[in-house]
Amino acid sequence: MSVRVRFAPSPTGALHIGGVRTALYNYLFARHHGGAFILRIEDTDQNRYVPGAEAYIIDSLKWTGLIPDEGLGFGGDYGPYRQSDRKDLYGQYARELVERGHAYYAFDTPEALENARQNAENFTYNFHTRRTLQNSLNLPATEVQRRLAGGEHHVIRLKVEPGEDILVRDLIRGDVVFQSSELDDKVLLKADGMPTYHLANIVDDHLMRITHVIRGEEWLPSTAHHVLLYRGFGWTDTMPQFAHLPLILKPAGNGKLSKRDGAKFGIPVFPLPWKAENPEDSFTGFRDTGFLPEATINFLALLGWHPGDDQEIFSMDELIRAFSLAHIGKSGARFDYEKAKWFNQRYIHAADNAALAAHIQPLAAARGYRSDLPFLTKVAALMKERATFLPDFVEQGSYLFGPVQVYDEETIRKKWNPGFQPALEALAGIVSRTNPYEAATLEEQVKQFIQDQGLKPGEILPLLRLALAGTMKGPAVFDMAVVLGREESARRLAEAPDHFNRAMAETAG
RNA sequence: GGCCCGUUCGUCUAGGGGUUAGGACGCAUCCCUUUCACGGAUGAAACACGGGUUCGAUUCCCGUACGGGCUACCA
Repeated sequence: MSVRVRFAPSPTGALHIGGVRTALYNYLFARHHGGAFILRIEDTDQNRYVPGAEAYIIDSLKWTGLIPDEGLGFGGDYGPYRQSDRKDLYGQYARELVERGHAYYAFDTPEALENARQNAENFTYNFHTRRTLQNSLNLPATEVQRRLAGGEHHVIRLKVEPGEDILVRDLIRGDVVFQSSELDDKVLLKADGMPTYHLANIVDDHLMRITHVIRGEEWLPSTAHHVLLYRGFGWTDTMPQFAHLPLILKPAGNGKLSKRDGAKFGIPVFPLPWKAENPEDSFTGFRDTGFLPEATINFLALLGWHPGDDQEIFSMDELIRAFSLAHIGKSGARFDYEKAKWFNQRYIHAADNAALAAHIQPLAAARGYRSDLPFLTKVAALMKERATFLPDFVEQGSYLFGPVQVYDEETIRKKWNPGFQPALEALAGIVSRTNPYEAATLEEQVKQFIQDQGLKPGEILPLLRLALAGTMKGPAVFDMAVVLGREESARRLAEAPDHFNRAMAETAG
């Protein structure tokens, strides 16, 4: 039987990075085994539905390259892949379970249950308490029929028999045993006719022929109920295998990573930006922060999984080849943003200059900067060794796109002296004259000049850099001068003394 | 509270009855470089605790502590 796995997010808002990792592991598992990766939208809670969330999920998968073989927006033979579009199906199955004696109708109102919770500490709807509640197990059959026919408020609950051990075989955690007496009679079909997660999940996994359920650890406790459902339906022979992933924890403090942690720690916890009417509900993502999708994937892959050796940089193909559920850890993994940055830096360094230029183009254009690819390719080559994020190219390299905005005052104070004015003017002359206009020849000429004048490199080179860039941080000066171009470089050198003098005057005053 | 899962450097992790407990991020120092980075080298840094089992436990078992998840007509 060929492997079929699904990623089944709920469209309740932006998909956070933990969800992306779950999708990634499902994707890698499917690809590794030559199976299918399916996207299913679990929108059974009408109250929590958020418009735009579905599109966000799909866009996120596309950005990260986790393209489903089947699913909402991707076609496939097992649709529809949105649970609200399958609503009628679940009612039938729920009623079938009632007929089979594994579920029952319950007429208790939310208020009545709320009341029961108030009166009894730790109230649960189970084999014990259900005897005193309003359900088809207690009410006379005629009464049940009457209420049903009258369209009275009701749900369908799973009938959990007490006194059984329920074994969950987990591919990551091993065997986990639950006592059925501890389990509650979960609602399967809600009063609005929609299924709960538990029912919809089992029905769809069965109908979609899912072979492996790879999901977050938060689902482990309810897996016992799911096993009971497979039994109730008589589907145990095709029950998927389970693998519960360790959670991603907050960068600091306690608890699992949550949506709010992005703002709290000043880091992205979403793949893409999410804009909501309320600014507090809007988030930045990895993409707009300037992460490359490949770096994001690589980072996420290693958050909870390891290859078994010391390799850390993985292409998607390499991940697919190396991936195995056996190498997924059991304990929660703390979100390490420093490591994420390191991955991005590595990927930017290794990236092709033309490819980087394409990434930089929209950023340059947005600032009104020159944004032709040949030029941006040169900028990429010049700057990529010190970029961590994509916007670094236009932010740290702003002087490559236009006039120097700010000259570093401290360097002016330390290095500038009006006596160097003739030297800078001479440098402008060298820049205008040097042929060919290349870094190596330029360097040779400038150093020759410094030597001929009896100056020290440490006196002149910093001024050269400052004149061209305004800052002491940056790429090799002569390479920079070449990218700036002969005319622009000469102009900056010629005008620099004025800027320096003015800055000196201002600090003095 | 109950149920379930987990616990190796600050972080991600390898390892597994006898190891100098390995790698990576971050940090520190040095080298390279008259910038900032990259790169290279070096260093500090861990088996939660207590009992067993064993010749020997970080590794196996049991407790404790701590952390996490679940406990909805949410997923």
